[in-house]
Amino acid sequence: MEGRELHEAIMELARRRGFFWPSFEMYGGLRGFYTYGNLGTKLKRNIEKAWRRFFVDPHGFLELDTPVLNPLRVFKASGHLEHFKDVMVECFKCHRVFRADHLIEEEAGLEYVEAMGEEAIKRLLREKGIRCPECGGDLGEPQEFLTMFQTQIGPMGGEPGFARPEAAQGMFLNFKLGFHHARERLPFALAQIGKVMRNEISPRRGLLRLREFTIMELELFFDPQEGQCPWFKEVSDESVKLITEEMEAEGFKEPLEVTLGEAVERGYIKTEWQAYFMGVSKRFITYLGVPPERQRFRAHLPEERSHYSTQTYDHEVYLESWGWIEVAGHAYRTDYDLKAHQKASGVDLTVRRADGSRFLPHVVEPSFGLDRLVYVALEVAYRKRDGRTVLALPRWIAPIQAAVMPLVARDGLPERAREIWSQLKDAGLTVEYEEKGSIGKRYARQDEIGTPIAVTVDYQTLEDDTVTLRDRDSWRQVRQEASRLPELLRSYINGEREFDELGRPL
RNA sequence: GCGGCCGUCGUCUAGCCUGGCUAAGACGUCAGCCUUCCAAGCUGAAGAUCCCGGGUUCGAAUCCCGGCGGCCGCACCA
Repeated sequence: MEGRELHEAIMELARRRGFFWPSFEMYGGLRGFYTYGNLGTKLKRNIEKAWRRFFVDPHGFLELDTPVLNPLRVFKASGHLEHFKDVMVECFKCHRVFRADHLIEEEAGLEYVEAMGEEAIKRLLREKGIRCPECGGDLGEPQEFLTMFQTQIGPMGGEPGFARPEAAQGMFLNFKLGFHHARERLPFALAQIGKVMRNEISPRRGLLRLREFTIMELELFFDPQEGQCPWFKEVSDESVKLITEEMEAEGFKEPLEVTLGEAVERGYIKTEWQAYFMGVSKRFITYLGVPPERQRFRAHLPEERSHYSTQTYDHEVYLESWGWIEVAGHAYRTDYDLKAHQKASGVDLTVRRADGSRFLPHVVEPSFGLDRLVYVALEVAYRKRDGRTVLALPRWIAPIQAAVMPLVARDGLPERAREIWSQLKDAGLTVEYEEKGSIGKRYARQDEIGTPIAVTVDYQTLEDDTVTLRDRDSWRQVRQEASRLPELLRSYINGEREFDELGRPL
């Protein structure tokens, strides 16, 4: 299965089995919002856990949870108010809508018009006498379109508030205290998993483009004079597929294959820190089930980059359904944000060096779209076998870790199976009990939601208290004593053991 | 926002062109029976404002208009 068909099959499965579905359906629906069901919530949580395991915990970084709603002052200072806004013009005649800055660039041969600001755009539009490029018609008054959601904080039209379009500002606003909590030593990082909102013009493709979504972001603060990353040697031999800014500019489609060490040496990646996180990023995405050959890093051209970034690499994954899609952005934000907030607030955010000099730390940011990762994990795991669907999710992210079932629902088998179910739950595993229908049907149901292990209680169990364990991917079975399951299954789910090590083959 | 396609139980579909019994089937769900390892079978049940609103008509899932929503393309995606 490929292309759109695959996407539809996954969306259907997601809805039918309770991973996710469009929100507000009972009121007619609204594009760009999705609701996660039981399995989706668990999958999402497991991906979050994996992210912490790769990005936060090994380095002792600090986590934050900051407000979604921010006052105007924050986004004025951060530059978002200026840059998350596009000036649009509509043609009177054919009613096509264009971005004014792009129109000026094309028609007047200018560059980086967006950066000139709103007034200049409006003026240029008049001065250059620009008309509709499609039909030659007159253009209407330029309209601003702000991609941030706006509201009022407090009663009676209090203070304008905006929903954050990224979690990063929370880390910058709390840099000072965060730095203190990190014992005032660089480098350190603040990380956050949280909801963000963007009023996208045209949300599409299910979870891939939402108006409200969850982002997993990390801001690494370091002294630009000491740009070395202490962990870099762990990934410097890791090879990555790179489309550098130069290659992008010249239209090369085939990525360069280099090690991260070489990429830094040759200047493709500006800092060791960024290269380090790209290496971790590759390992993290691989851990979610995406093979390395389906991953690449693509540099943004200057006009594609956000206002705060001096170098950005998108981490992209190849999907059968949609081609290359972005799952993470790796941005070198320099001291842009701290400088902006220091200037606007008057609060000194500089840090002292051993020699007494003061400076603003530089920032490298890996930023993941969690919802996209949920979809990617599902699509990459989607298999067909003998006409059945198997979700071959890596077992460490599977929403249900094991299913316990009696071979048949009688003769005391359900009772024993329920006991085992309880023991596994008590051991901290996410386990389902199922006795409905035939055993084959139950295996098929569990395959479809990606449950890696099925535990079956049969007549032999009543004699010697052993059960069969069945592997989702190979459908092979082994036999093991019920009392050893909590320990064995836990290590299996963690990846410390392989299926063959779980018992005697049958 | 423009253009093309589309919208029927939880899911997938039939019915629509050519208006007419109580909107049909399969899967799934529930109850019961059966069942000793890969979506078996039997009996019964529940489940649909046919996306919404308006119009035409004796009569609309079906025809017409408007809206909402979805998918794709264009544009946009920091």
